[in-house]
Amino acid sequence: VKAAVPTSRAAAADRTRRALIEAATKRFAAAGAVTSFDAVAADVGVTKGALYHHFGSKDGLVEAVYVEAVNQHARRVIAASGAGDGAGRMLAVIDSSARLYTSRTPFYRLLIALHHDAATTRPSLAPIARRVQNAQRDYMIGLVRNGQADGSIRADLDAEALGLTVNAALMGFLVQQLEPVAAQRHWIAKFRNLIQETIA
Amino acid sequence: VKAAVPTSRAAAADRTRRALIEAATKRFAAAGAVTSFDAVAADVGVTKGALYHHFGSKDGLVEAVYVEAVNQHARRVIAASGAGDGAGRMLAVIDSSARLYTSRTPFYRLLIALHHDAATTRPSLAPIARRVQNAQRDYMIGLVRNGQADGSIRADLDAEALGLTVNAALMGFLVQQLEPVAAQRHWIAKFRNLIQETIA
Amino acid sequence: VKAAVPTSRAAAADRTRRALIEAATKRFAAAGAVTSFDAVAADVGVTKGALYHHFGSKDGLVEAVYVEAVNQHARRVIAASGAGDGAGRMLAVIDSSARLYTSRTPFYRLLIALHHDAATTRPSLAPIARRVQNAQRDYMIGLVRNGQADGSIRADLDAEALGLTVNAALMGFLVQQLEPVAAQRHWIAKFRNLIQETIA
Amino acid sequence: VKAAVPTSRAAAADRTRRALIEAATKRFAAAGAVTSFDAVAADVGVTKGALYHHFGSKDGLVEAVYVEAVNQHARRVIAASGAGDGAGRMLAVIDSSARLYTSRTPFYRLLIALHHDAATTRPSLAPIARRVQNAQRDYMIGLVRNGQADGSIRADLDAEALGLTVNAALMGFLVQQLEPVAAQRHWIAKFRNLIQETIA
DNA sequence: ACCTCCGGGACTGCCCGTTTCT
DNA sequence: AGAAACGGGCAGTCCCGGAGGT
Repeated sequence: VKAAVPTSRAAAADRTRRALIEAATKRFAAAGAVTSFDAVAADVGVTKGALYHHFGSKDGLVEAVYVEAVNQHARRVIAASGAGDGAGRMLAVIDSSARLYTSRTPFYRLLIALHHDAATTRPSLAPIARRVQNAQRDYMIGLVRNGQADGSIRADLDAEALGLTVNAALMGFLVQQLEPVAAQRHWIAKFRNLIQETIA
Repeated sequence: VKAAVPTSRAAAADRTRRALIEAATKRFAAAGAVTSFDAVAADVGVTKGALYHHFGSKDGLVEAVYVEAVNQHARRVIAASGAGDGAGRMLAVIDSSARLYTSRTPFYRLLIALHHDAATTRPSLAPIARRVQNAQRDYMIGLVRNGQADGSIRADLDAEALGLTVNAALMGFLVQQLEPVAAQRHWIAKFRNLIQETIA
Repeated sequence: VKAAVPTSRAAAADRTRRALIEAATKRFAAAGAVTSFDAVAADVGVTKGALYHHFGSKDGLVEAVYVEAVNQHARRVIAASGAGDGAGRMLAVIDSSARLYTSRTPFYRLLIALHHDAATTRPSLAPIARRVQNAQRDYMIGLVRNGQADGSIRADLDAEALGLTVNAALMGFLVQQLEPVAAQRHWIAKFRNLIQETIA
Repeated sequence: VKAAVPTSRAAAADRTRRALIEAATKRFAAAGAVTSFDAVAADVGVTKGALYHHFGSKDGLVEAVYVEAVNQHARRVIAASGAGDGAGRMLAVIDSSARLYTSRTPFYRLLIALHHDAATTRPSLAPIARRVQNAQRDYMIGLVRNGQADGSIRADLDAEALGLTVNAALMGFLVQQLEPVAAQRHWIAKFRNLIQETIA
């Protein structure tokens, strides 16, 4: 009964906050976290006051951006590997990574930048970076174990070794963003085939 | 015949130049290329004028640092994989990478930073970054081909696929610098075993 | 008749107002009127809006703080010099000033800051500052006149000259807050003796 | 023989530095040390870079300004009280202070601001403030001692007490800058007479 | 009526990469 | 190669308003 107007003002603030993160994400992806505070605000059409109000400091904004980015990436990976046997799900992760990385959406530079920033200029990001690294690795190893349980992956392989190798290789391909899309795609396809043969 | 005293004049300048690159390398490795010009100069005991004199601009210094860094890394890799059959040389690369990456020498952050900077704030680095990526990949593929030629690597494997996979995985491990040294070392060892079994 | 419960409504607001002045007094005494608006509000546990609601602007708050401070100081001085002959009351003012100034209560910095601010950044304070200066001087001169009337102060002294000299010297000691307490106390004691001999 | 041209390079820098201090002195005297960095630079016709180059930080500039101000004031006082017997020199200090304080040159607000800032927002000034306080007091006490030695000041007075009282009273008059010039001058004249009678 | 939330502008100090003169 | 100065930019912070809860 009292549901029509909840749009009030708290929701507007949330829209602002969301828009700021989105704008900052684009800027960061394109130019790294050296992007200026006001540029982000200007993109959304507000002033620095809003940014400062919502995130407290530049570090706060950077953190929010990275947290949102890794969450979004995690959702995509999980969605892409939701169904099928273990082998199929692992290959699906590789395939979707190939598509996403080669889409040249600047978004994916963020995933590298996070680790780099955490190690150099913004130590406060270290916990976030470590958490996402561990989550990705464990997820991949889990897929291998599932595959061995359902028989789609050879049982004599070392699950941990295979999982972290696939994970590391994907990160390596992610770093090699400067090559033409075709080349990058070609490599990941080759990699995929090698893995497919290895686990069969 | 061309030996006497002329060493003084221009050689002092060369020592300064070398010292500047070294100091800049340390700074960049620790904090990324956002390091200030004067900080580098102060480390060496000269003023900004000297930097400007030798490198023309900040970009010039950054380029010089990265070129020197990739050359140095290349020399190390080649030295570590100089002798033996193809399989042995490839495994030697993996082993030496494990040692170097886990030495926590900040130097190795440079190798990641190069690709990141080239893709974002310093497009002038792109040719350098691309060149080193290609060189590393080709070197690894070459080792695989050698191994297949001398019989130390199974001939039915796709040489290109194996080479670029190993190369990508190593880059992926390089990115994961935030984990404890022991963990990182453990992973690379697992990876090494997996490769060793695969190529046998 | 006017007692029951209405205490709640408006009295809470008055408590807030009082608490804000008190908090602002502490902050101003410690760091001058450059103290931030929110810091004061945060000390009390409210937000800037409350300050704006009660005082209209920063100037309003500053004025309220200074008015309260000078009133409080006046009450103390009058209380300390309430009884006795003229000479005794004047010496009592000196003694109580010695105690208060050397208590290192930051409160007493406010009395200097008022004159400084009034002369520089906040002209609106000038009437307040002038009023308190005149009141202090006149009070001291009045004490001398009383002393001459009751025979405790030599009648041949120029009452105005003596009063304003004592007053000025006390302000001078107030300014010299940086010295160790012992030194400051020693000086005022010497000053007191000199006055005592002079008026006898 | 080689002395004609040294005006060129380094002297221009010194002129700039001097001009910056002068401009800052005016601004500080008028509005306290909250004056903006660029405003000072703009007054001289240079940019903030020059200020930063010469003083390193705002604190550096503030310090330089105060040091220069107290030195200048000391020179004036010493010059005004250079000749005559002890009593004459002390009265000359009072007279010259009367002239200077009532000249309404904003310069003299600096002398109060120094002590205030040192006690609140700029602790780094404390040593300077303490030093100048001690120097003034000791100078005045020294004049009294000289006067007693040459017979121009009654020998039975406590030299220390008289010196620090006169010194404190002068500071007190300095604080009371808000009153009309005529009143301030009248007070100091009364004070001067009282002292003159006391020491005779 | 009292107060909170959200945001607006406007500065300020600091710093940085560069150029010019010597 | 150093000393001096330039000019642009950035993060942080501050004092205020106005819309809206309670």
